[in-house]
Amino acid sequence: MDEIAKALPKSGPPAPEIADWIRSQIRASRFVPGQRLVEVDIIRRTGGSRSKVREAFQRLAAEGLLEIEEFRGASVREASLEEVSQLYRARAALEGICAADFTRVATDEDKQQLREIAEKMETCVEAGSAEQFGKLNSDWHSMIMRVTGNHVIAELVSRLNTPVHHLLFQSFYRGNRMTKAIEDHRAILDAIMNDDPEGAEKAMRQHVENGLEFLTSLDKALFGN
Amino acid sequence: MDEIAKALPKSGPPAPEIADWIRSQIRASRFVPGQRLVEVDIIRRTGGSRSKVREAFQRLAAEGLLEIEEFRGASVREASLEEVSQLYRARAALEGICAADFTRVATDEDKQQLREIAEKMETCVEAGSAEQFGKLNSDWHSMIMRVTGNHVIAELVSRLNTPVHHLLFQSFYRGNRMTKAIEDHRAILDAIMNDDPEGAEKAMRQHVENGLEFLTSLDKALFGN
DNA sequence: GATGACGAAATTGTTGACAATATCATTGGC
DNA sequence: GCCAATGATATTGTCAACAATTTCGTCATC
Repeated sequence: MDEIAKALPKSGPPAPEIADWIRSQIRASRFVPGQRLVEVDIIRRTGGSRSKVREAFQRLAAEGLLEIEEFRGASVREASLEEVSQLYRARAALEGICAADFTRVATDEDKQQLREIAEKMETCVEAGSAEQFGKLNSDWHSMIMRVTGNHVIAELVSRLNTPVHHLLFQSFYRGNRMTKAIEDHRAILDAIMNDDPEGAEKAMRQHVENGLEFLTSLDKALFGN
Repeated sequence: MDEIAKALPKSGPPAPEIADWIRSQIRASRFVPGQRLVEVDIIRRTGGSRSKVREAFQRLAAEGLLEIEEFRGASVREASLEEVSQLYRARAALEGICAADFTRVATDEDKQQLREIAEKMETCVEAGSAEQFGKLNSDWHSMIMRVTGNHVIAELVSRLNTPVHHLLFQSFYRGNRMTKAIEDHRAILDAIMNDDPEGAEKAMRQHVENGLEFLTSLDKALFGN
């Protein structure tokens, strides 16, 4: 009679899970900048209680994803072009140093794997599948940071990327962003293969700056001047 | 009779203020790593309500300062030496790029002011006032980031520093950390004055790495191997 | 004296109700 | 028709009570 088989009451998802859900909605641009997040809505759609939703809001506000105003609640924060620019500068610094570190510590298998991802991305260009390209691109950058073993930087870069994640796909679809990214990756890989940490860092920084360039022109195309 | 003179009920401090207070307590090492933060305690000492305190906890957890366990509440997270090391690597990247940017955009007055702070720090060494030294050191680093205008990086570095803030004073008091820091600053300043962004970046990175070196030896001295 | 069961106290998790404020629709005046 | 005042609704802020869990002290047993 000890078949307790606990019913697992599981009243609802914990606050971090709710935060994850909201984050994913923002990344999928189902929640767009400026949009207000009404507590009751989130409660209905996640099953969480009010206090949990509010705590999730606080977490996301601390991450800079949401903005909380008194008596007006939470809304998706929109990053100005100026802020995006600063954000990319930070990414350039962080991913740059990771590229250098990768060059120093990566095994031959690591490097080979990195090259394989890059090659897959090239096929995406021909197929024109920006979706898949974006996924692989994310993998590519992630792998470099993962191999260096620096979780702090990986986490920072991930957070820095979230606010602009929804713009990336648009930038991949437009112009020759994908082609240019492929070129950049090849330059970075060349430096890595040549055991040239400083070259890899420089190339990675340039790559990130190029990404900002595209976002800027995208912004101009979308919002005039 | 319109002299309403509203009594300003002000039931209690809002959640962000409570978070600030806790952060300051941690920085002053009145709250030490591992210490549990009991909700009622914080309520008594800040005057905030329970929900506010809990929201503040969530914010600080998102910043990585606190750890929240189910039914065990919040406690001050302690960064492992490994994590501190990664954290310094991130700082080296971010502050390095800021040093380079500063060199490019700073006016002569900016540079002069930076030099003045450095000179004040030298007098602190002779006076042996580590307290003041720490304050000026913080000013010195902050100024570089402020002049570059990159608030994103400034915010990131500030957050990265909080978890180790309490260790800095100990490191300043010990050995020749202050003397070494002075040397580092001089090298950075030289590069800046010579309009050598890359040199400034390199020197700044070295400076940060040296800081980690001291923290590491400090850790060994405190906790054995 | 050490160990483990038991229960009381402390602490956190959860929910709901009420107050304060904002938002929106209606209405009346011009 | 346009605009401002008004009231109803929606939304957020705050708090208190209750439930679940951990923590700690007590005591019996060996």
